[in-house]
Amino acid sequence: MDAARSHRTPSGDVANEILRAAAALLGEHGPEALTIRRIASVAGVAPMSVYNHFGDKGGVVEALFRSGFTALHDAMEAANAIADPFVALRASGRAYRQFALDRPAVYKVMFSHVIPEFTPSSDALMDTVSSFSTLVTILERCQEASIIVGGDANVLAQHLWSMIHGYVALGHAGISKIEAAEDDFEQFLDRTLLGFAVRPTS
Amino acid sequence: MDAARSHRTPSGDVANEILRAAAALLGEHGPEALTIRRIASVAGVAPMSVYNHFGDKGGVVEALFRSGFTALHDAMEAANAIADPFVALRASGRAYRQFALDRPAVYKVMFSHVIPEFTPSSDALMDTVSSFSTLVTILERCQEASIIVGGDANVLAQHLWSMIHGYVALGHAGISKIEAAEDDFEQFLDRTLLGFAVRPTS
DNA sequence: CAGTGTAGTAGAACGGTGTTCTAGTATATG
DNA sequence: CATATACTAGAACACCGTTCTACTACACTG
Repeated sequence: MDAARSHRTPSGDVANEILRAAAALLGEHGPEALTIRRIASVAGVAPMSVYNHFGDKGGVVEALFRSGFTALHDAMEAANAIADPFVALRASGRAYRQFALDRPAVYKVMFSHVIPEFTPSSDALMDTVSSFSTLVTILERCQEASIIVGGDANVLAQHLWSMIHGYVALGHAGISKIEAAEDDFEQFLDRTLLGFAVRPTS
Repeated sequence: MDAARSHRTPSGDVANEILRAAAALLGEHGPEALTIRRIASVAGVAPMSVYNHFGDKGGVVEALFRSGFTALHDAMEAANAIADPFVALRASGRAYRQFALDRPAVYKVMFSHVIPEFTPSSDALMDTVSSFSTLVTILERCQEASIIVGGDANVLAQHLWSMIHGYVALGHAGISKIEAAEDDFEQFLDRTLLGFAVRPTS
């Protein structure tokens, strides 16, 4: 057997190995590390396999983008599963931020365009809707419980999302001007909810 | 005279021509357009001149970054010059957003890390402080006028900045889930200020 | 004004990138 | 078992950031 061809990844594993390698590279070394050759090398496959499975580099990035939104949706759904609407609302804010803290690199791919040549497909953009819908649902639950009075839940969700995203994003950009207190995010959350004229149940 | 060397930019103009070209390319074609050869071509200079004047590509990007913060600071100072503190506060929010709308590409370089290989120097990061300080000043004026009661002006500024940035950034990312109403930003501003327990003077 | 130093220019080269293509070979499938 | 499919290696190309060399046009000084 030719030693130069001693390794060959089983067909069923190739795509997953590529994605696993890409996610690891992105998380550990940032977006610049996402080169075809490096992904292939870490995945232990031939560079051409990336094209065979994902079409081009953008296909890999899109898969990461979409998996990020899937995970974010799951986190929001877990918050929504909490019985008390107010607690669910706060939990959604925390879950959102926690996601961004746990996976900053993916978060930036999802929201901050850190891979400038990547443009999500319309299919991928559909994926972004699900986490948003969950937030709308949570806000509707708060409205039904009279925790929040009035307003279009979609508008409320967009505003709330903006606020939390802003907090997270500035933190990521290293443009915090002050040393954040231990409970700064909770204070921030208090302030945002105050802006929704929220009346807590507890 | 050798026709191939018929053009030579006067020494005093080279850096400015490079910066002008870079800003135009960034604004019109996005961060991927910022290549040394393309900048040089648009500027009408030799690629080596970019290195002579800016050290490397990052030097060009840093100059754009810093000029962005200078302009943002100017916009915030104009808002701060308004006599009524509450009006000044609202105006600062509008000015911030208007800046981002007018110059989205520069804004993204400043806040969204859209050029992944670029890391601002510590000098450049000092530039980011001035606009923030102006916002702190505006909030302190509101406190002095009892429009806002209590709280550390620095923390308030960080939170407010986060909120407005979030609104702007999600808009840039094209992740708005809803059709924004004509006055959506004003409503958003109302909501953020409500979160600061703001009592308007007018 | 002439001479010298400086800076702008053109071009080449190198390692790296994304992508496309070709040909060989090991699995996967029927 | 035979054939089709998919994985692999390698080459090539245009483009990128960067570095280097040599030439030439200004800019400055005496």
